[in-house]
Amino acid sequence: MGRPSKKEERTEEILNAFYRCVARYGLEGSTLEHIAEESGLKRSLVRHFVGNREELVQLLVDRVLQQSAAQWQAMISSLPAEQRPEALLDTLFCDQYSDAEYVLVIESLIFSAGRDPALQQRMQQWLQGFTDDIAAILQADYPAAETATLAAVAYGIVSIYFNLDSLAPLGMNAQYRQPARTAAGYLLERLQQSPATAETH
Amino acid sequence: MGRPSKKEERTEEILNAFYRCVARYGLEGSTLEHIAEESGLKRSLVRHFVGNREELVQLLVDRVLQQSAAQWQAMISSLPAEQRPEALLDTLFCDQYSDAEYVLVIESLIFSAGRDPALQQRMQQWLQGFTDDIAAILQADYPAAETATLAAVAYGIVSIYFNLDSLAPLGMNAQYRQPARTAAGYLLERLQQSPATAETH
DNA sequence: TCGTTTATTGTCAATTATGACAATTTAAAT
DNA sequence: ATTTAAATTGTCATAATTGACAATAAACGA
Repeated sequence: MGRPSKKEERTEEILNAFYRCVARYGLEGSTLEHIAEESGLKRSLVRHFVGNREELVQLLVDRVLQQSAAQWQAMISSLPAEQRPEALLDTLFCDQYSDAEYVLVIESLIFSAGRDPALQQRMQQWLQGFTDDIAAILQADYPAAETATLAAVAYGIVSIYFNLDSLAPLGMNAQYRQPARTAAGYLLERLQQSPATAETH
Repeated sequence: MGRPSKKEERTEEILNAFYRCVARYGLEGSTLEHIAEESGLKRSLVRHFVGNREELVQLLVDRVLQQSAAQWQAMISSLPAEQRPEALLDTLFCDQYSDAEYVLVIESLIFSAGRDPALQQRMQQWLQGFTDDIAAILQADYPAAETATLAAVAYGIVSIYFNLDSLAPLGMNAQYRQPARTAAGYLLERLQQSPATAETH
């Protein structure tokens, strides 16, 4: 009955094009014209398959956050049973675990979140997940550490990692990966001190 | 000779309006219409006094970076003679040293720098200045520390500080100021270890 | 072949942002 | 009062973006 629908495959192409456009032009700067050109489709077709701009953004955000969470969980799962905190840092700060396009897209989403309450809340939860997961990994290996200490170290690691990304627009990632890894390692060392030895600051 | 020029005063008003617009709409999103409305002037007047959009952006960036550097230098200078690293952290992570509007403007500039090579280079230098200054302050108090260690700690402190800002669009600054300060303190503690005691990682 | 469903193309109107410039008004000096 | 330089207002043309929809072409089943 009737011509077969290409909705799913076209939607896939459109979202992939949108993704690349966001990395290049930012979320706001990615016009339907850009997306159409990038996907090789007419603008009318983009509208036909995914609807208006709002729905398009919704779809992309869903996709990016879901894929990001999946990758993160996969990475967590692939960590060895021993020395998990160290392995985590090695993975986070290795060259391979860094996709320039992905970083730019995330940055665009965070930036736009400042003017979009709904997106803001989603990104908050997304980010909080990382901190929580890292804190959990730390606690497993350093059960004696105080909660505040664990939270601070986890936050510090996330900060150092995300800062490397958040400055991606400045193109300074590569040169700072090494000091970033070292600094994160220093935070980890702090957990090896017994709670009694905690600083008197 | 003719009517007295209001160029300086008007330019001031326009740049202040532009600044507020950037905090609210981002750099790209701040149209001449927005700026005109925010400043209470006609759009034609904005063009009349500061020229086209490109020149306007140029002026704003100059202004923001120059003011930022001046504030930073003033802060550095006001640090006590003793315990400068600790005093630095206390200042960086205290509530008062955080201007939401300023943070958003800087974020906008960094974001836009990804699509503007000239701006990118300026922001790179601007950022590098912070790391260098902090490293110098650390070295003065920890002359025995190795260069790589100093660089890593300085980078870590800058990361934690900037990350607090870079996530400003997510509105999570306040709740993370405390762990940020604690994590930065941990990095500082690392410098108190003698070079010989360095970790075996 | 015919009818149905969908893809695909094309076009029009409304909005917004920008650049350019003419026309007018205002405030000072002479 | 006249001249002069600048502010101020207003208008027009152009480009970009988007929404809406008509019209055509293609693929499938009966």
